[in-house]
Amino acid sequence: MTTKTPPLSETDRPLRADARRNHERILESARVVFAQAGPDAQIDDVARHAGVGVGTVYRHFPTKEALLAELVRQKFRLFADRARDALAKDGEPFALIEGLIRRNAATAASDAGIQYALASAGEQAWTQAQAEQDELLAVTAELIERARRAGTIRPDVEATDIGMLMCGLCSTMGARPDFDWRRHLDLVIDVLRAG
Amino acid sequence: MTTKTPPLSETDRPLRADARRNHERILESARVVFAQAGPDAQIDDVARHAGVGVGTVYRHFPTKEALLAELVRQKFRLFADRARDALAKDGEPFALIEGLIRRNAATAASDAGIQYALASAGEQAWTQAQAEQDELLAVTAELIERARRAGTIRPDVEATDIGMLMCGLCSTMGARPDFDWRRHLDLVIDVLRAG
DNA sequence: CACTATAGTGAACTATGATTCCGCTTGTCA
DNA sequence: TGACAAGCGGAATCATAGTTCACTATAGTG
Repeated sequence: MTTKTPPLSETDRPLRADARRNHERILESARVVFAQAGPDAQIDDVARHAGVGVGTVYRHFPTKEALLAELVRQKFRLFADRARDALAKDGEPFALIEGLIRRNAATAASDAGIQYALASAGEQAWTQAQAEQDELLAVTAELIERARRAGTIRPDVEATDIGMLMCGLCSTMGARPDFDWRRHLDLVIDVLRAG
Repeated sequence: MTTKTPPLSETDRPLRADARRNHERILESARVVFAQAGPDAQIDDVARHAGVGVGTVYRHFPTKEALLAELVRQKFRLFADRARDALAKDGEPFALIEGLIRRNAATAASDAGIQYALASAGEQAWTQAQAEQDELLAVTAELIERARRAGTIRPDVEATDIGMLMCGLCSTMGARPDFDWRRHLDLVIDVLRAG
């Protein structure tokens, strides 16, 4: 979760130092608070956790949903970074994909509450991260292509299939903590494997 | 969705005719309204759709969540009924399971909004349907056992695996209508099949 | 037919939590 | 170091629904 947030675009004036610091801090707190409290997390909680006033949160993110959306964007960026790393490495292509997926699932599990919060937030939070999502899909497609040539992945798998399956896995994590997501993950990986 | 609702338990006095009629009508309206509007659906909407006052809805269901929970209970009962039917039929056991799953998925898709509403409602709605869920799991386990003996199902599949996968499928339907749930379903079925 | 227990009605009440706003503080820059 | 734009704080505001309740209507019964 080290991906840098680009400075508040708009007219793109450089943020004051304290503002930049707070921006980061708020995002980090949002991550923690939403992960822990899920949909019940309130902006006030995020503000308190970050040690700033609510007003400050609102200066940086116009709505709660925007804050959530930024969290999603960051996560997609992280996943895309990891996918690019995998693309750079060499090794058995399917194994790379599997490793990637397992790692991402573990990340998602560690803050399942965010997924849960997202579910309540409505789909706009997702669509606001469209670009990052597409980027991830593009990189994933390359990885798939490579595995397909190696013949180690189920030949008809598309990048969106993986997205869909992971989406199912993650929302289940959030909504039903009683389920064993590792088992679910194993099943997902098996369906992707050739043969 | 023809499963009968048992009369309001408590001291179990027989409901007045109009009350019974309204109970049914409210449930039916709730199904329609939640399916359409998802988490945005309000009790007032349900009441209006059913042609009754809000107070009447509250006479029958103490909270919004209780109403949602009853919807879930009904759905599980329906699925369990179907599973029992499948158990009674004879034919290739895995094919029976596949048919069942496909049918249930189609049902779920037809009111994906309910799944979505549920996601926002919190997990209590699920735990309130625990009994019905367990019943479904039990019948499913029998179907699986049969398929396992026939060697046509992936040998290590448990009933909860199917529940988990379907849960993932259904929540994805609700949260991401842009995804192709039929494809998702095909993948799920493939992972269950003996490989 | 009364009579009454049961049920229905919907305006009013509340709780919750997001968002605003304005006076105060603090980086930044000359 | 002073000026001031950028940023901050957090009490107050507002909106949205869920829920209640005092009153009215009506099945069911003798």
